[in-house]
Amino acid sequence: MDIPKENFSEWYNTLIKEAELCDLRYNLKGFVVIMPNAADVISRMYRLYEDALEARGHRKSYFPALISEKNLEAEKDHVEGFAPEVFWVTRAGKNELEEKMILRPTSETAMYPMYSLWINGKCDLPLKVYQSCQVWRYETKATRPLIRGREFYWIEAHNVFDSEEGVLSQVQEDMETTEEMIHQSFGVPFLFFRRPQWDKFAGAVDTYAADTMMPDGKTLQLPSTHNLGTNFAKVFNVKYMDDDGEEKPCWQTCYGPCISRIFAAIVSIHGDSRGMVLPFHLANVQAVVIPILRKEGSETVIRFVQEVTEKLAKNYRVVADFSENTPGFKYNHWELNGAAVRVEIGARDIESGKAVVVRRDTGEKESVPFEELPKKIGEIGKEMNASLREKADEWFATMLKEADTMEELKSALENGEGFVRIPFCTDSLEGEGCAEKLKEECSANVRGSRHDANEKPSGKKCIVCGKEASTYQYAARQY
RNA sequence: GGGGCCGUAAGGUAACCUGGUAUCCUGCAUGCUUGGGGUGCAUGUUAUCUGAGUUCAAAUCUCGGCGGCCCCA
Repeated sequence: MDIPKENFSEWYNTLIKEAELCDLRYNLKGFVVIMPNAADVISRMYRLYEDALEARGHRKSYFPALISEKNLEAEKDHVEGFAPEVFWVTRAGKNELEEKMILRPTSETAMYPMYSLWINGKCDLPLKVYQSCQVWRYETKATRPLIRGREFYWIEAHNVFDSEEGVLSQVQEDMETTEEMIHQSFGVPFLFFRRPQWDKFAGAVDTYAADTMMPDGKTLQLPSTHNLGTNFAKVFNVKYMDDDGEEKPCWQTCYGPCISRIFAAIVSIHGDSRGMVLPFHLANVQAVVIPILRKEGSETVIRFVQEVTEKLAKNYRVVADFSENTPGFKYNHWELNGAAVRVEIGARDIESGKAVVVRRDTGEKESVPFEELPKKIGEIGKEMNASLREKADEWFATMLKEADTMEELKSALENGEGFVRIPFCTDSLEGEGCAEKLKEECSANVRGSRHDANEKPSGKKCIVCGKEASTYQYAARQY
């Protein structure tokens, strides 16, 4: 596609179109069609993520997409936070509905009334149930395909415990799940933050979130997990009978990895000027076989390529490209589409007993004897995964900066890039004033303090107000 | 939340200012040619977002709707 990645916005839009990830012509603001090239990868990600959750004791469910107005309004902070971006269903056919409904923007208010019926005693706890679904939010900010839409595809896991300890250890587990999936499996680096109080999920006690960084230096929130305390349990009557014979409200968490957005991060972080690059286990095409045909002897090559393809197909997702295009055209096409390994086979190769094998991320070429192809492709896959992650980690490390004064912060953000660690006065309401000033001065948001590392400033002053700093916060421009 | 720009074929565009026959590239189809990094040629194929207004006449001017992009907070 030949668009340099430095111009991220243009690069991203071009990739979306040319690699046929989304069709943007749906003509409803904030809604796109996710095409097979993207949907296949997204399905694979869903499967892996669901496996990771189920391995930790979560079970799958399907809840309705519509929620009654009554339910939505039960939790005061929650409804206040979400009401501005809720899609309403107020009419059916020709009738105005007596009881209005909403399209779920998230499913707390759909699930917890049911939880109230399901949970009676300690024996029902912990309850760990998730669903994979679409949700809808009437975004007023600029929408971008897969990154921010009015509809997105996610998993939401809703967990119930009999104590605050259960909640805190669930947050810990969610952090581990995030590391395993987002970083280890998908090769996407992130920082795991505890959000400041003014920026938490509507109705939560605490919000934690994994923030990655896009190539243009702006941060993008990936999974978030929320300590809901007993806030929702109290209004939805989710309670259990304790040892002392008294009914007590349950403790809850919810965890929400947005798979469609994580896909956008994977594509953005690993991709290059030729197009999409995906971790081997996510790639739609793990190996593409390109026959090199000449006028004479093409039948032999075709037959040979078919045989090789069949053998490889036992272990990998493989296609052989017999289209009429020239080899060069095919190379470009499959690089754009993120095929992990390319195998070129012509008469010359058949004679020498070796195929030319090319690795997508580095472009490295080598000759591999035909009988070793299956093993070799597996090895390349492993190396590719490790190297994609390492490369992303190295780049991510260069995006972490530090500032003790507003001037330093401004110069650190001069190109609008990166996370800047800053000493800050407090998470409280007083802190919000400082965060607002900070935003005014350098258009960066305060994203929170590290939850995956213990960082305390000593003897430092708040970067905004100059009072004693009690915490390190991270400032960044955000999507 | 504030400001700016834009909407012509499947994609990208010219014509718009100064109203009158809609341009070219890519794609797609067919045939030949070519084939180890986006082959070449020929023929064919499809368009003025939407609604109203002005006008003999609107892609072009005016207003609304819908949709998209960019910048600032």
